[in-house]
Amino acid sequence: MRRLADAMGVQAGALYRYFATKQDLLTAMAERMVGSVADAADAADVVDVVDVAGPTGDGDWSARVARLARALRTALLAHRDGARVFAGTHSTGPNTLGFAESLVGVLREAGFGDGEAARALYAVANFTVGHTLEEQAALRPGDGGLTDAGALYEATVAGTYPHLAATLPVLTTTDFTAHFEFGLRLLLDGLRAVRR
Amino acid sequence: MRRLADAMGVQAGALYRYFATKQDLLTAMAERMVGSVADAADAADVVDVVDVAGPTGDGDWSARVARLARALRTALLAHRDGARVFAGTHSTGPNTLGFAESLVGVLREAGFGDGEAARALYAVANFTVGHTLEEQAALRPGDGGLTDAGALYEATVAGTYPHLAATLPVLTTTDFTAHFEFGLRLLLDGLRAVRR
DNA sequence: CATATTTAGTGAACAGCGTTCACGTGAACG
DNA sequence: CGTTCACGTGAACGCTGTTCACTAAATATG
Repeated sequence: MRRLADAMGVQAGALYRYFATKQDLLTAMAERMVGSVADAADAADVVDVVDVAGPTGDGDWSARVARLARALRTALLAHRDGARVFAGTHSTGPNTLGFAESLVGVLREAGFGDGEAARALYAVANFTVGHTLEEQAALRPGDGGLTDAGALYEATVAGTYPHLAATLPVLTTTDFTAHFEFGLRLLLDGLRAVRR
Repeated sequence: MRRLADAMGVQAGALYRYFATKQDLLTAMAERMVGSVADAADAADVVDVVDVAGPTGDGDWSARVARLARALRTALLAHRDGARVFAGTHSTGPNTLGFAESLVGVLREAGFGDGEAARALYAVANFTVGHTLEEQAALRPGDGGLTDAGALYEATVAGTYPHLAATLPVLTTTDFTAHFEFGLRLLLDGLRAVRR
């Protein structure tokens, strides 16, 4: 709080005229972070990512859900500790609600039931936030960046973990986008199976 | 730290003979929390939960993965702020690694490739932690318990969110187990599709 | 125009936090 | 017997979020 106040050329106590508590400030920050995420349902991807939906024919609802999830991750990644801030708050502002409305809307209009759509929202959001939390924690400086992979390596060779040893190259990859896309694909393929 | 020291009939500074930092203490707590989670791959569920795998024939690998995920969630739920503690640390102890080894092992032995198994581990773990984080945040006292649902309701009727309004009963359900099982099912169904 | 009132901010303080450190104390050991 | 060492004390350090009496400028009011 004092740091922020300094940056604004003001004293810490003055901030409390605008936010009753630090939590409220963080909630407002979270709400602002996801500002334009809801618009990602339509609007083609900047890069036309590999079509996670597989052979089309699902009315491309899965591509729209994928875009929403990617936009959320991107928004969180764009700010230091974005995922931690977002996960630690419960905004009910128009941006957060707009994102939810968007995702649920896409699914309902694709023929999913209300329960399925609502639960799919939670599944996608929780996975995305959980993933990005890990991603930003792994990339945090001070830990070293490769300290994490190094510690995992040492621990793996110390104990007897044959399967981890075999998959260690993949586990220590820094290509988090690939991990994210894999999980997202699982969820979307699972959703496809639900509708069948 | 002082509170813990008091509970041990000791002064705060004494704790630093055992843990160099509070983070280290939390990491040890996280490691301890997931103590017996790895054993959940085998060992039938206490209650034989609905077979999330659908018609069997996958060599029941999906049931084993489901058990691991459920055991992780249960372990986190068993402690106050369990998910937050677990998410904020990066243990490389035998319990955490044992869980990973178990899950990756089940998948590799079921015929999945190394990359798929590793990424599936991340997907399942991140979803589970993300979900439980939300679940424990929603159940935290002080917020009221129904304050969350209440705020969501008010915000929904205030703005214009037709899809959220329609799914509001499901969104505000306190049956988090159902939400968790739905997401888990999506992931497992998605994994089934990968192998095909 | 003069007066009342709201707004914006100050600066000092409070209680609590994680952490450090010089210093005792009693048991174990050669 | 003297040394070492594990264990713990108690006071302090710097930092945190938050409060509060008070001031000064801006705005509204008769």
